[in-house]
Amino acid sequence: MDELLNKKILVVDDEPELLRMIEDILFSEGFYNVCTAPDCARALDLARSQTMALFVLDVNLPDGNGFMLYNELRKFSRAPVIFLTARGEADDRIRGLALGADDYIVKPFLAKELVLRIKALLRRTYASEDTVTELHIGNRTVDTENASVTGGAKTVQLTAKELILIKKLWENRNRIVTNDALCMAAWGEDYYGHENSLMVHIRHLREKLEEGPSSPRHIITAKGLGYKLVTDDE
Amino acid sequence: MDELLNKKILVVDDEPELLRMIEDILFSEGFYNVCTAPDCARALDLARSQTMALFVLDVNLPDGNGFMLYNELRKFSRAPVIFLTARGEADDRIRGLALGADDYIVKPFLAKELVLRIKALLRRTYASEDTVTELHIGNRTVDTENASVTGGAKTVQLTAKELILIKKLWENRNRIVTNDALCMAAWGEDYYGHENSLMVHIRHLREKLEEGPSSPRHIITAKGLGYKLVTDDE
DNA sequence: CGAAAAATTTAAGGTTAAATTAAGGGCTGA
DNA sequence: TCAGCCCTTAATTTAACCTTAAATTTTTCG
Repeated sequence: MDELLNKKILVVDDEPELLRMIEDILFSEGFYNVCTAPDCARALDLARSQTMALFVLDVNLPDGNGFMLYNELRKFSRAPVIFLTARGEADDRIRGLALGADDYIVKPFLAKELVLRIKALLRRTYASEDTVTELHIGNRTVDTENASVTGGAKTVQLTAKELILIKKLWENRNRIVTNDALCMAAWGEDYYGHENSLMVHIRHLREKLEEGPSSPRHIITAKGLGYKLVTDDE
Repeated sequence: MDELLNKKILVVDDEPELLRMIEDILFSEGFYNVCTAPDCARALDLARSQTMALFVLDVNLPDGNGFMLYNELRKFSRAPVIFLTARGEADDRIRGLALGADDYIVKPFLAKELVLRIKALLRRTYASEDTVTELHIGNRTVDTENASVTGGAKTVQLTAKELILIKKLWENRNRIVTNDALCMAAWGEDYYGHENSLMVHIRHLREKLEEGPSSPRHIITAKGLGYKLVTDDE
């Protein structure tokens, strides 16, 4: 639930007042990462520069329409879309959405209603992500339920700390995770003095996950920044 | 939320009482980095010497007007502006703002109202700034979450210092960033002696971002001033 | 045009963050 | 109580990154 609030939402509408209203409502609901754009061009710019989790698109836009924008967005993003449409405007393209991963809402709508739809759609789209128990990393598989690693010569067990760290890395796979964030995950707020310990655990993880622990291909260090988990699936 | 309070705000007005009042209110709201100036000249001085996050400009000023000042500020800052305007004074230039990134408020106004506008504008402007992950520069793309540059023959990694610098340049893209500002970003207040080092890092960035590092098309030097990042998007 | 200033460029050296290894202490379960 | 495992600590080594410096080129300005 909490996770959902941190998702990035992009709202595209040509009416500034509506835009601001939606933004304020979402903010008051706890969505702090809301971006807005008044037209297709700026929407695409924003969406390309940061990964959005959900789009809210007005069907009518000054430099095109919601469907054109939708098609452009789909070229690089799978995030679900909620269309804002005027009454009577609902054509087949819109009705077709009911079956898919997207949704629509007819203007004028109650603020509460939009929030509900957004929450529902986010949950539907991202709920299953949290419950993943098998982490595939290269040719190894980590089972988070019983803390085992298979795929190597022998199946090995992960310790408690190692499990926490690999989970944290997995949540942010293909992104650099700062040492601070890793320490925080393992020891809580007050982790001063455990930085060295972290390195040892990383070493152990490498011994259990990598072919060559000293020339890692999956747990990559970014000196001065942190570590990055590269999963290798394409 | 908290970070917004630490942003630097510059308030420009020729009435000392109003200036004091605004400063007090903002202080009591938790904005501890508020600067004030009574005229355009001093406003420009202040704004040039430290990076402001938001400007509050009276339309009427002794040595010019808010719009002239606005145009001058825009030469080196992309921070949003709130204009203070007298009733009936609201002309088209002001109304045009409703669509853009800026805002205005009609005098006399309630203190609470100004604070709300400031908070909303800061949120709108910086909520998305911090979360930008992909910087598109020419045909290369910098992913700030993994410190990588794609688009060249091979994907290359950026180092910690290089990442800080390219981010700082990006924040001020298409504007000159002074050497001082870049040094400040990379080494903090006390950067004396690192100017040469800065140049070497710039060189490395050029090697990673430019087709021809010795004839740069994106990281342009402004001799005697600093560097400018030209992004090439139209 | 010529000198001075500023910026570029290269490579080597130093510094510091991370890797590595091993040992000790504490908790847990038999 | 004791054995075994896990976590931490610490000392040493390694290597990536940052800085420095010196030579060279470019720009500015008298």
